[in-house]
Amino acid sequence: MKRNSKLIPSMIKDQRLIAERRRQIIEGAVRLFVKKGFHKTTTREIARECGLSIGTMYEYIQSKEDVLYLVCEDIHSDLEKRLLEVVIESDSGMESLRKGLKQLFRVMDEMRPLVLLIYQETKSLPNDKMKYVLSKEEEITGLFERILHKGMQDGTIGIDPSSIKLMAHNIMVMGQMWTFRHWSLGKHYDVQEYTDRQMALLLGEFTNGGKRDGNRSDST
Amino acid sequence: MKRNSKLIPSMIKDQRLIAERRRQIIEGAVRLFVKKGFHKTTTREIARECGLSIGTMYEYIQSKEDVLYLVCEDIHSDLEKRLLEVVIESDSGMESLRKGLKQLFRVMDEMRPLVLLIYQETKSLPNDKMKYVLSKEEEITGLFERILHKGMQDGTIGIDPSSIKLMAHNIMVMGQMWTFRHWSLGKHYDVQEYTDRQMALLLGEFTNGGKRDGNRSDST
Amino acid sequence: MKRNSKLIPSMIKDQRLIAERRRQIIEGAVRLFVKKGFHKTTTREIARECGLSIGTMYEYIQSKEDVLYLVCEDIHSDLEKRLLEVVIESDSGMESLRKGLKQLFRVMDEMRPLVLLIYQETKSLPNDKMKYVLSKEEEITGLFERILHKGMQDGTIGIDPSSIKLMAHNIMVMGQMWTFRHWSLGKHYDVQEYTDRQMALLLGEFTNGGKRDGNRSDST
Amino acid sequence: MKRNSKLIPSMIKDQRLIAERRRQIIEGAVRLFVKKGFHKTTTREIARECGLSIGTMYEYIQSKEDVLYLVCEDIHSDLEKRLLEVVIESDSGMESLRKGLKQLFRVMDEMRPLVLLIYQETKSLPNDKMKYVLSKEEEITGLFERILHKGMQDGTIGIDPSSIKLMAHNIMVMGQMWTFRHWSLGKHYDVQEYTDRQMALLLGEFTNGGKRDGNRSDST
DNA sequence: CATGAATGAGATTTCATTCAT
DNA sequence: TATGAATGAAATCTCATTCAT
Repeated sequence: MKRNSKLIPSMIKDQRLIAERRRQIIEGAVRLFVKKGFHKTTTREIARECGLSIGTMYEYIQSKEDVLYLVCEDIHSDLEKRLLEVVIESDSGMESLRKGLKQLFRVMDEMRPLVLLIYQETKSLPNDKMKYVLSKEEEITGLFERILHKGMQDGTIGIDPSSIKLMAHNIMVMGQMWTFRHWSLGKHYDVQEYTDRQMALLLGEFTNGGKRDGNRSDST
Repeated sequence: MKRNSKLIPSMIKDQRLIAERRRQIIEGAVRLFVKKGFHKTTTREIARECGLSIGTMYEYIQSKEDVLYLVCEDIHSDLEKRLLEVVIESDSGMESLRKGLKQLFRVMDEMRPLVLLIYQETKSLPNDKMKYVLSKEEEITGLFERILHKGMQDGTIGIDPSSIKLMAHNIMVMGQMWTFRHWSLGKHYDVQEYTDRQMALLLGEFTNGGKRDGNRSDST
Repeated sequence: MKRNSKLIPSMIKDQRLIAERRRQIIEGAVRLFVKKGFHKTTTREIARECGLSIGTMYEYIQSKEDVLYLVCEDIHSDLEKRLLEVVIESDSGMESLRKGLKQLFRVMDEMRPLVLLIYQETKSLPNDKMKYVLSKEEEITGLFERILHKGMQDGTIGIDPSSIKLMAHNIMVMGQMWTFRHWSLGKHYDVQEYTDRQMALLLGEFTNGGKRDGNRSDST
Repeated sequence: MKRNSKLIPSMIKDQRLIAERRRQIIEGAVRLFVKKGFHKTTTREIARECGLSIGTMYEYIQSKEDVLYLVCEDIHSDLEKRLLEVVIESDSGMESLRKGLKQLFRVMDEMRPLVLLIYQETKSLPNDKMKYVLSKEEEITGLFERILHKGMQDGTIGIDPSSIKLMAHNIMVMGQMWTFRHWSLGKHYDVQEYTDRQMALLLGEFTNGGKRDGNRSDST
């Protein structure tokens, strides 16, 4: 789980200390990144905010971009952990989906500024780090893929197998859009309404069919 | 239409010249922003790319952020124009929606890098400019709101009035996600498939009801 | 001759200005490098010393190492120019050698701190630049090779062809050692004595033979 | 012999330990200095290379420059020791010179990177340490002075007493130039050739006279 | 109107050295 | 004695913006 200790080298030997200090760094940096964005935050500000000297901070990272990576990685991990919490093996596909969606919207709301952050700043990562973060994103999407697949197999969710990937993405995006469109959505809906409506839309789709051909659009 | 000539002051009197030079600036800047992002592009590079001296460029803008604003504004305008093209007064709501969606996905695909750009860099605008750009975004969303509303009234689209705003957002986001999730979606679907499936999903919703209460989720 | 304008790119277009400012930079930097050495001189000090702002200075160079390169290149050019001054086509080999040596020792003495500088700091250049400077050094050595060769052919200098290269190096080193061993030599000899004695040594060698085998050492 | 234990204070009492640890330090540092130069080597790297912690290393030195001093001092000592090995009291001056020169060129070749190192980095020493190192250098030069003097007295070497100092320097420099001009000399001569030719040059001078006036150059 | 040289505040990063454990 | 985490001064370099020509 703490594979990142390998991905970002440190001058420090004590692994426990690395974890502790990096936590400080993440927490300080998140506050600033949320407030001012990655580019407008200076390394000195980060150091001050997390209570380390600039020199000490650089013992635990190699570059400012590393801080962004740590932050993104941490938020993604948290997200994933909280989604996994509600998925129970013994549930049917539909039950899992229902719980997963509810949790998704709840988490997205609770972590709104954080999710918005990774949403906006992932692109500022250096290429290799960005790939890793995107793969994490895909992994979380994969969670919903598996739920949909289970539902398809146990007959509780009506969906064409070739649509599973897309629907998983749709679900994730519906979760995220609460963060990145909140400037507008927030004026008209609260979380509860937003959750109810989006769940109705998605679950409706899955109970009405999903394999129906009659409605297929001719978008030629 | 060229309201921006007011928003961004220029040292130059000749309005025609302003329009011409700003077009140059936009075109040069877009190429660079798409390739390297806003922050990693320098004003010098922009000037070189658009064939102006740095001094001349600054006669037509006031800051680097102005360039970003011009670019965002231009892309949004283009987007809006192309969407408006297919909306005909005499069409029914459903017909408009169908055409609008098709066009939305087509345009999003054709302008993929550009839409991705505004998507990622709007947040780098200074507050007042960002508000203006977001209002433009809302305006475009409003287009779909009007279509849905028309369909609701002429009975061709089944939707609860309180869901119109949300569904319009959903539509816009489904369009945009083709750009910002293309790194993953592009591996599994081409535009055609993507368009077909997303239209089926949306149109299905609108033909099946939208006012249905039985399916309402209890996300308490 | 000003090929270096290509080797070190500048942000400035006006070639005359580049030459002028780089001269300022060279002159300021030389003073500081001679006094404190390359590593202990900061870029800000160089800028101040040559009367430019740090920003302006960096318009004419790309890195601190570029300054060192400019300095080395300039000193070498000067050295070469002053040696070439005294070499006249119509002179015999021996006459050229005599004049060349006298000039070599005079120049080495006059440029003592500068020659010491390139002597000590060339190794701090990045690899490609260092190669260029060393090739310049070889070029100057080549001047003495040509003189020796001419003397060999016109019979005024007795030397084995296979020794020409080595003797040219010996000559150059005897010139340079006046700079890098001056801390000791200077306590016992003045330039005049130094010149006389070293010339006697070298010219003696060339008049006594150079092809002699009887004295060959058996260093096995 | 271990006079340096006085020049460089240590926190440690046990003299044997000091000697042992400093040997480690010297050996590690030499490898790095030869490869990367003094300035580009960090104290941390030195500590790692010699198997000490940075803290421990600093118990045996006071500054990074101390390490350079230890290294220079060690190389000079080695050099001197190996030259002294071949000088036998009972030999004539000329015999000593011959053996001394042969050994000089052999040692310079074998210790080439090390000699080059002291050659290039001595100037980076703080003033007092540099003086000490230079005095060591002068001491070694003195060895050849003594040999020349002996030869002059026993009639085996023809040399003017006022030239002895200079010739000793010439000898040393001819030895060193094999290291600092090897980038060029090495392309044309191997050690054997180099040794033979330089010895012929020097010994020729000493057998032909050295007191001759006829060849004296008029470098006025 | 056009040009591009000049500016300097400010950003990131390094690294010799110390000192509590 | 040994360790290695902590420190922060200082170094290099960038780049948006201005303004004299």
